[in-house]
Amino acid sequence: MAHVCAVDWHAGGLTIGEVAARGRVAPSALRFYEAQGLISSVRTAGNQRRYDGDVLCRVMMIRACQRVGLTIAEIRVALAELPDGHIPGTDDWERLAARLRSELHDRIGQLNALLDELSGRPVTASSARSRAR
Amino acid sequence: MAHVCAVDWHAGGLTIGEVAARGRVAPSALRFYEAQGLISSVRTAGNQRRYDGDVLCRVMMIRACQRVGLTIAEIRVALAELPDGHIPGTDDWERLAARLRSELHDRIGQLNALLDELSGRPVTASSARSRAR
DNA sequence: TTAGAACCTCAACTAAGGTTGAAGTCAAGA
DNA sequence: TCTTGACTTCAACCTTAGTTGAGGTTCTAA
Repeated sequence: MAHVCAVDWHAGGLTIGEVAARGRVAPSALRFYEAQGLISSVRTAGNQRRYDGDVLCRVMMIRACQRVGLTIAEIRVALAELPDGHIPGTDDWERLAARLRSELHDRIGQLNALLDELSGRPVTASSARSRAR
Repeated sequence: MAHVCAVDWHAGGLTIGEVAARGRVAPSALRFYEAQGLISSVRTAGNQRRYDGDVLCRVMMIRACQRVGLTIAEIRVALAELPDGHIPGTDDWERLAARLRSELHDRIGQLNALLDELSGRPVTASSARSRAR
């Protein structure tokens, strides 16, 4: 099975319209994410944005993270872990994934603990742990 | 271990200030939640709000749900499952908890699947299932 | 080389989820 | 009874996460 982003890694110089279409986001959202420091682009001689293929991975991360309650500010911190100089590889994404899973683990754990208390379940440290992952 | 809300069930007629203090939310947020149909109150002869103790359970649910990405509209739908006529019991909260865990399971599963693909992990149906719960 | 689609910036607008402040009312202790 | 703090409504404002539109530029295919 192919890496979800590998299909686009060879595609340097994507236009904002191409990224928008492939990432199913509006071009205005991409400009907004760039203004917020979540993604970056290079400019052509004519001042138009061109993206590396890995921006699609970032965009998918952003959307998925938002679905589980992370704010733009929190996502910026998470994405800041990715390397600056080069296009992130699987090891870079793996580190980021580990951190996100850990953060999410805590939040889900809190909701689960509350759900347990509200529904009168006995709560043990191990039951909370297993349900939270 | 005591039920998290049991300590307040005997306390009928809580003022908005008392609920705000115990639930660690602003009184303005409680008025907002009421306007949004998430909580309800009765009024005194002098038009002041009085709350049943179970409103604290609702408020805690609301905050926890928001932390994991549910909107007010989604939380309203979830809380609408609770009974109208009487103060919800552990069975009512258990039903609600089950629905929420299921919804959350799906969202976390989506993020986990994306994280797996980005970090190049092999994805199997069973690995996705176990990580998502 | 020119039409038109796609791009640019900037400002104004939107919706969600509240907060703040003004002006007035209620409730509880001295 | 009176005062003082907690309460009421309503309108205006705030932040977050974008969208929309105006006015202008760039790219591409004929």
